[in-house]
Amino acid sequence: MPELPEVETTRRGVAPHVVGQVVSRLVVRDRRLRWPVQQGLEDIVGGQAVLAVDRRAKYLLFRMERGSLMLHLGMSGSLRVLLEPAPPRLHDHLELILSSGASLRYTDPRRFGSLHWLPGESASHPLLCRLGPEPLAEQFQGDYLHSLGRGRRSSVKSFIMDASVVVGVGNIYACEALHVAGIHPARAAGRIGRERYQRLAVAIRAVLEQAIAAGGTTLRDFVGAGGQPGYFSQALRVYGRAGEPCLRCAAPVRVQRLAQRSTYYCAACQH
DNA sequence: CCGGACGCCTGTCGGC
DNA sequence: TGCCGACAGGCGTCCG
Repeated sequence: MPELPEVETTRRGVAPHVVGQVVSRLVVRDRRLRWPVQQGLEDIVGGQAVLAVDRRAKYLLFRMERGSLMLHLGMSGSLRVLLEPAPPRLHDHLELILSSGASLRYTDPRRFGSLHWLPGESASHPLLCRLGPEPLAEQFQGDYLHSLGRGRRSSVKSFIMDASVVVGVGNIYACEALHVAGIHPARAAGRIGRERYQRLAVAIRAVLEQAIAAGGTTLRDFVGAGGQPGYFSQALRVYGRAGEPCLRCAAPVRVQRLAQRSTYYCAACQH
């Protein structure tokens, strides 16, 4: 489910409730996530204070005194703040109980999410060390995409969804950014000029920032830390709009499978 | 090295 | 109404 804006929305919603708190208890109700949750993690985490909540790519990083908890929301995960205890429901797999009495509850029907413990300063976890730049960082520019894309024959859509190229861009925002930039999603990454990559980089950043401002996109089950849906669904230009008129030129939005993912675009104004 | 296909899971929806 | 296949916001792994 969540792409970068949904993870960032979650981070912002959760941080005020956890930073400065001590974890009185971690409850693991189901260890069977994407990777089994490490045995004994409860003992490691219990008693430690949370110093900060960061985000790297689509991972949430709870910085603690002796290391970091790294949480991924997978395809269907969400993390909510509970201000007082409430009985767990189906698919409520994790709970971080805080000294304030509040808790963070992780719900994930498909269990594609994950929870890891990174001891100490270990910033070089195998899942983190090959990641590309953050799309909202200064150094993410069209020139970077242009030089990295040189010679690549894969579609530009797969290219920008590749986390070793740039992180955080999933299926929705790849479609949206390509529409804003006027680039056809199936065009080979190596056959796009510097100017158009500049436009694409700007479009990626703009779309992600707008989505963050709207609290993310809710299609089915995404909710922010307070349980609220994301309102960027209202602002989607092409995603999920097959057959409806393109907002720029009124031609019908098309959908095609590209690398196993539904890809929405306007054949009239994306080239 | 690169790119595409697969599989992990559960829930939902559309068609028959 | 019930069943069945397709599909869903991610991503590591495997194979050609």
